[in-house]
Amino acid sequence: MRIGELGQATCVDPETIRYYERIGLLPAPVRRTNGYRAYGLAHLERLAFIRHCRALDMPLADVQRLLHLLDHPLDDCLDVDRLINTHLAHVQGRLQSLQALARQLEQLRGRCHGRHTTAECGILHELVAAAQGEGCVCHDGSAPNSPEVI
Amino acid sequence: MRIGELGQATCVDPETIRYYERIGLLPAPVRRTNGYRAYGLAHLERLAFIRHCRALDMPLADVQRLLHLLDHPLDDCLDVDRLINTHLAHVQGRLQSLQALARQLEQLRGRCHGRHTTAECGILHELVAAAQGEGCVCHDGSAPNSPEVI
DNA sequence: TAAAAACCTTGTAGCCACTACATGGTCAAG
DNA sequence: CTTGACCATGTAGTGGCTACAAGGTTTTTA
Repeated sequence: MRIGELGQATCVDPETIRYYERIGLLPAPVRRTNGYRAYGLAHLERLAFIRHCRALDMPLADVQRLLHLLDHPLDDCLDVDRLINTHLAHVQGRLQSLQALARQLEQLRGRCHGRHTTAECGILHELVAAAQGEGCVCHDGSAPNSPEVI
Repeated sequence: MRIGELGQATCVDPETIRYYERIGLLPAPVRRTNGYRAYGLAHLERLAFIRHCRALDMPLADVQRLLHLLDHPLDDCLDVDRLINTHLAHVQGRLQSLQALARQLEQLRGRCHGRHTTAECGILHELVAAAQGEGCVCHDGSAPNSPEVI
């Protein structure tokens, strides 16, 4: 398989495949005499695994660790469990911030009714007011830095 | 106000403040004789506005547009409405993918029971199987590229 | 047969929103 | 008078790609 064919089979841009090779995620394949990369089934499966993990929104570093564990079948699998749990906690946290975010944005929307100048715009007024009224979290003792929405 | 004081008052790292100035989001303040930046109340309010928008997860380009509209009170405020709506749609889309994601991860978790080798790990098996069984979306006609979780 | 197109190669730079570091100047307290 | 906290600038790194540029190869078309 050439890189383009592998890309088609997995829906991955060839540039991304080369990128995965560059950062050591996908092993470098053998080359044809003309220098083209020649992939086999093992590469296809590995790439599919990577993309599935990415579809689960895992960072490439985590994928790297899972691949390593796959390559060493005798290792302890406790790490897999931990990794998935950590990732799930991360996703759930992000979910919560996003929900709060959507609520705030919904409140904001509809404050601006039709055509008028920005000077009278309810949304802008609300944003400015909220920014001013906002106490800095790091000042009332809790967190050292503002809890950023990620 | 020096940059550190402004940073404390708004919970923003001084390096981030300099960054905002560099990309033209925060106007360059006057300088003291020693070269230190000297900020006033207007800067503080503008920075608070920026951070509030960022807390709503808006990209800086959107914040830039809102600031421009704030600076031009006679402009049409329809843009504000559109911007917020677009952003809300974006957030809601992301929320949906994240929810699907969390469900998948929850299914995955618990497939690995206790201590054994990775060769017998249910999670890893599941991941590999899912990756193999996964038809490529771009092959059954719908989207040109796989719908990425963002 | 020639030209055009589609593929491949490498390397580099850009995206976003910061963050970290290196190197050096300035200022207040002990 | 030294120590430490602050400030200045500029550069490089983060993640996960994406987009070139400049060239070589292969396939298709006229």
